[in-house]
Amino acid sequence: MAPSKILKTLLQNPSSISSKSQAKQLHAQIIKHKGLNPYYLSTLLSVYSNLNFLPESINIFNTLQSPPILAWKSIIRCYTSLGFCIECLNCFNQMRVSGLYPDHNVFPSVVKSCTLLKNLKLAESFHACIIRLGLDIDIYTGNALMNMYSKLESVSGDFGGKGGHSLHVFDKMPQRKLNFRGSDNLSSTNVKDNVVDEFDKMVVGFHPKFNLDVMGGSSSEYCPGKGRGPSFRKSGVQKVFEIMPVRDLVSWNTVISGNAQNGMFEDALAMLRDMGKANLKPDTFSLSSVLPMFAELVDVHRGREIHGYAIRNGLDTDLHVGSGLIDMYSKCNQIENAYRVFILLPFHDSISWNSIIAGCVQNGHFDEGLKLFRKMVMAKVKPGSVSFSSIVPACAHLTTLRLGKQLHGYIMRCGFEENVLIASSLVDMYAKCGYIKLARCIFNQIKLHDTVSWTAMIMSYALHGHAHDAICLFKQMEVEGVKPNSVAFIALLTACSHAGLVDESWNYFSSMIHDYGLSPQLEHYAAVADLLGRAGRLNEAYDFISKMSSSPSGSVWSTLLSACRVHKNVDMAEKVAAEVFRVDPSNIGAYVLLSNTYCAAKRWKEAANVRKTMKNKGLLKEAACSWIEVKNRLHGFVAGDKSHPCYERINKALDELLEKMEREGYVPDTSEVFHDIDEELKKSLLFNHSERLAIAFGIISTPEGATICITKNIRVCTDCHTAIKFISKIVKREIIVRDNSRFHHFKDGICSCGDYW
DNA sequence: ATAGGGTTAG
Repeated sequence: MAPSKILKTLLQNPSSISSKSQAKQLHAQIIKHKGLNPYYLSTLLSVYSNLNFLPESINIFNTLQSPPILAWKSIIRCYTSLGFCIECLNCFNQMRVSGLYPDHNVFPSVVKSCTLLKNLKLAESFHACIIRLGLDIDIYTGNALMNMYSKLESVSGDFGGKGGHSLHVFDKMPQRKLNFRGSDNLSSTNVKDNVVDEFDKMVVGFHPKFNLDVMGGSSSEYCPGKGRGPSFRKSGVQKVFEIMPVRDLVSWNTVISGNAQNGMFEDALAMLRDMGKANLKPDTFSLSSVLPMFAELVDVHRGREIHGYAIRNGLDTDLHVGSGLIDMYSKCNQIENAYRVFILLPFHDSISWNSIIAGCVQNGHFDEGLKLFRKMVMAKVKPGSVSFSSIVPACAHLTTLRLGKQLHGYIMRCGFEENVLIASSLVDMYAKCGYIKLARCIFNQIKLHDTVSWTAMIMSYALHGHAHDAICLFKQMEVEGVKPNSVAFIALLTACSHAGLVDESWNYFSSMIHDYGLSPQLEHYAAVADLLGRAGRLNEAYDFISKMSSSPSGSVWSTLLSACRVHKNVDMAEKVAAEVFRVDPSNIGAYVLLSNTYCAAKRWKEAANVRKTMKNKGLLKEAACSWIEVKNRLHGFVAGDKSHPCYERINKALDELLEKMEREGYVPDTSEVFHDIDEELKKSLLFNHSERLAIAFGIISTPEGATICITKNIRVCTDCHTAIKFISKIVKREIIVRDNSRFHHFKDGICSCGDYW
């Protein structure tokens, strides 16, 4: 074929060009054979812009003396699809300046730019313009408009009324003088003003398509006041949908997704069902729009129905549907099914990786989450901000500072430090690993705090017993106008509880209900009951729990049971234990607490009976263990554990410590050792507690600095609490222990939480 | 022109 013929064929079918090099060849051929012919060049421009090659597109555009409409449309589309919204709108203005009228190809891009800019008012003005031009019957434009309303109307919370009526806005548009010159560096407000100006020109009615018939019938529905009953309250989405003469799959999907994202779940489902009536079949878009609803509703039953439909129609291997399914199963606590979906996907993109990683972490499979995170990195899928905010909590739960720090470094290298979600998870991670000061540093670097980041920091202080700091921070949050949610109150009440601030706790509890209209959850009751219990006000605590609006769970009663043990009140303990077993007959912790309370009162027989009941029921307490990180290695211990390679040295160190401690006045408190055995043996049992082994190892293997020991399934006992105070004084260093409820900072013989309680 | 993943919780 002759070059000119090839050129002709290509130009007649521009979409056949799919690569940059092909486009460049075409470019060369055009210049060679056609020179700077604007018709051929704008066709080439449309090729470049469809491939999203912006610099090339702009280059050609700048060579055109008076660009034809095709050139304008192409460049406007390209700007929008690359996210250059202001540039898109400026370009629209300049096109109007040049005297050209927008057609149905231009508005989808322009409307999308408004959507990305979250500028509802501007978009409404465009809608008005679209109606005036009679372009609201165009399916692409209509779909873009519906998408815009579904994303923006819910943000302003304005359905119908003043925001949702394009003609209302349109009629009120100010009459301004035209001013389009120098519009290259417009801020978004200027763009808006100029576009509004632009419409004024159109309203005047020069356009050949300006037609009163189009204005009649269909658009009268938009007029406020003239609205007939319910139509007045319709959302912009619904109104556009009803007016569109032809609706395709995209139109339906847009409305379904809009409904789903705006919490109108039943409407979304009704539309999914009604698609058949319009001879349309749900596709991957429809399914991935509805799956998040079942995740939120924790409705695995209906979620599975969607999965079944996907499988029958071969849509289950689609990445969007797959990620939706993974998330749905994860949120329904079916991580195994989520994982099955994940491995059946033909390949994985960053979102499907993130879905399964977040799923693991949210279901408590922290190691698995970390493993998958590594696999994702090995698979050369770059972790994004979502990956990090999903995986950092795994380090927080595992209290593995080493991994947490590695991730923090990775986060900094990726430039995600500014992300509030990630920063909040880092605050939490450092605090849970014992580094409250580092947590505060991260918190201070956050530019704009939200409820979650405030709460993470408040909870950090609460965890470390710094009640004053926690309360100050809470007040500061209120001053800065960030509204506390119920989690923030859990953090605040926890802080009060750890500092014994009974009255403050009461005040905040009632303030939460009366000033903030939040209804108390089990956790709020638990925090207040815990405080009353620790303060020895056991009867008040009992009444408080009994009068709860929702029925108390086993864990709420358990906090009180634990207080009974501390205050050695057997009668109350029996009463409370009965309540626990009524709602939760296999609550292992409650059996142990009850037995320990009997021991403390030296009622060995009853204690043994409780142990026997546990044994008969097949309930086994998980072994308590402690671990300590030394030179980036974890060392774990269980009570009396001799397997550690340094056991001999540890034991020797403990013996030496005990000697010095007794010289300083330490008297072992053996009341919580449940066996009815020899006192000497009790002492040695006490001294083999896992946290002491860990602490001793930390002391002998590092020359200085804080020794941080983390425990699991332990609440540091009365004797340990006393013992560690002595140890901290003798070795002259800070010792930090985290048990099941909080951090204890020991220094110079003093614990930050005060005496044991 | 339409779709999927994230932070704080005794």
